[in-house]
Amino acid sequence: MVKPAKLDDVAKLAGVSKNTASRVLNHRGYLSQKTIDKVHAAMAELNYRPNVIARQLYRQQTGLVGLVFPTVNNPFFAELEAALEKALYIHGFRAIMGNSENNAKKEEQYLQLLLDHQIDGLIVGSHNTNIQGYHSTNLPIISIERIVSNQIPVVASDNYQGGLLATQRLLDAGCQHIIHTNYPQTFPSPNYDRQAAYEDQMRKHGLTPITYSIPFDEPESTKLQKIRQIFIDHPEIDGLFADNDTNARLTITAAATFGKHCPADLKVIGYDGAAITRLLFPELTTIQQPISEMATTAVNLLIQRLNGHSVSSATLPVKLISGTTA
Amino acid sequence: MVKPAKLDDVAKLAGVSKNTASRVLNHRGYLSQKTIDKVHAAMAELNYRPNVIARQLYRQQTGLVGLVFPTVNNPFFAELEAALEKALYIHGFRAIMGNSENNAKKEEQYLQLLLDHQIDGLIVGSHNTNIQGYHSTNLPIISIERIVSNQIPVVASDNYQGGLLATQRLLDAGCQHIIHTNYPQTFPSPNYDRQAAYEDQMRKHGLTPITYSIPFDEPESTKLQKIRQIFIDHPEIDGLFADNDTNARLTITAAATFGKHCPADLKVIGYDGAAITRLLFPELTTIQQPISEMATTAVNLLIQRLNGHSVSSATLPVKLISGTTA
DNA sequence: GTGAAAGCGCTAACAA
DNA sequence: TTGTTAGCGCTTTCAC
Repeated sequence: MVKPAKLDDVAKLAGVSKNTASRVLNHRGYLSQKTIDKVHAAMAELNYRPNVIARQLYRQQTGLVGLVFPTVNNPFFAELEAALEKALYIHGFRAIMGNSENNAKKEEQYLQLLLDHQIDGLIVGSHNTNIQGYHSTNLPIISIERIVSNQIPVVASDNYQGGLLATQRLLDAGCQHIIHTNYPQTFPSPNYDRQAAYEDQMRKHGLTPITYSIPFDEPESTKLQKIRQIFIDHPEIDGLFADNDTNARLTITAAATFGKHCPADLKVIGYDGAAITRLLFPELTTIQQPISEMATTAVNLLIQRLNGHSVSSATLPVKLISGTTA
Repeated sequence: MVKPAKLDDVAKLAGVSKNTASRVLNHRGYLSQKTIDKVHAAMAELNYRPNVIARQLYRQQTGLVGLVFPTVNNPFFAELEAALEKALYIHGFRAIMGNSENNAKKEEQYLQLLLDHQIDGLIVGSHNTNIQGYHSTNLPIISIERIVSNQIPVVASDNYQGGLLATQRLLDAGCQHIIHTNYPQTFPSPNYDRQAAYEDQMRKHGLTPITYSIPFDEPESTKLQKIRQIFIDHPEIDGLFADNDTNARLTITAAATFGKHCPADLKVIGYDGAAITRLLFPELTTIQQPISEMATTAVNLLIQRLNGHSVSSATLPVKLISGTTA
């Protein structure tokens, strides 16, 4: 177990001062070619790598960005976090994971931990509300599909347009009894625009909108049970607009247990359109969010904030993906 | 933009020395209750939070563990990384993402970056070979379903048993022309035991094993094309054992374009059995890896290594999940 | 062009 | 029981 070489070792081996070695390392100030070569040779010989922690302490920045999302184990968030990580990498930042599991306490703890780690910025998309930490810090934060406070810019897809496209698709297919699922509206979220569009569109056609609450963080079995309840309460249902693709999938499964088959008896449209979902369940008609654009936009906004610019929220367009379920 | 309080500020406000404040912070040494209270009061008033970077510099440890995997945007790796992150969190470690995208150069760069960040340990599951960095460091490393070097402990599921179960299932279903997909065997990997079991089992039944190479990191369209070639080369095919669930899915899609329908004309069995996959494609018969146990095992081994113990590799049991595709 | 010295925020010998 | 001091590895101002 050899201790890694430090700058002092390099300097000694090269026969210069620590300062000179540092300047070579950082291409700063006047240096003779001879000195540069000597130092480089010493670095190579000792296999020198700068200690980032020491540098961070001095510079007061870490090159670390925290990613606070419910979980990475979900097609939408996995694709999003992968894209965020990639975009951050390109800009020289590393991503620290913060899976809040939609637990407010865990999210608050996580936030503190990440702040303690002196992260340079934060990208959040967790669904909790009233997390104090976000307000008491002045760290650059960008949120994705979530309203944290009116100080924090939001990157969202065009949820209203998505809700409109989805509802219209079901109406065009001849559905008369369309039901919507969404999570409980206990806090403001861009997501609710999907529901607003659904309701507007239904009323415009003289139909009554009905929305069932399916909390995001429940086990699948509970979700399935709640979805089954829809069929018990409304046997006349002939269309369902789910607020995400997994709920759309569960709906199709639930429907089958009532002898209703998709798309013959029931049309179903989902939301998100992650690549994995489309691969595993290509039949699903869904509204696709521009996941990787959302990621690059969020990272770009964060970088601008880090550079001291003020930035505003961004809305990106969605697309309807035609499968056979609606 | 107020600068956060440092220990010195706390000490001054409490009217003690920096050292005393540090001792209160770390519950170290003898302290009078009065001093403790004074310091705590000052900390509370200043909203003091220790600077982890400074601490890291002194302690020479960061509480950071690097996760080097091909991508988090894949059901198996997403579930694995989420479980790893959770287990690490419980032990007080934070996870830094390193999505290598199965690019050896990127993996090597990532490794260096993570090492520069003075991570305490590394959990790797990327599929590249000959990454120098793993050999030249003496950082504790645990690998998952991958052989890095014989110094590095491997956590794997029982791949041979999985291959056996899968092949036997197809044989039991009456298949006579079973083909296997796997990625090219250009480097040693526990994964190949799946293939070995398939070949052994086929030969035992007097059948000829045939394996097609489907590299892991190609775009879906290329994979689909390669899988279609199987049907062109072997129209007699009546069973396929895929080395992962997405290839199983692609096989079913490809088969349909040849007028072969699963399971009537062709039985298909996959591998991995991630929760997301099962949710989105519940019909798939597959071999399920014990993903979360693999994660906790890997983390436990890493912690033991960090505590200076030597650890050995671990193999965990797999399970056949019955769907309707085989 | 290069070196000496101070300091980033924290911890831990050692002394008092 | 508490304070003084040095040092973790690096960067940078200032002097030469």
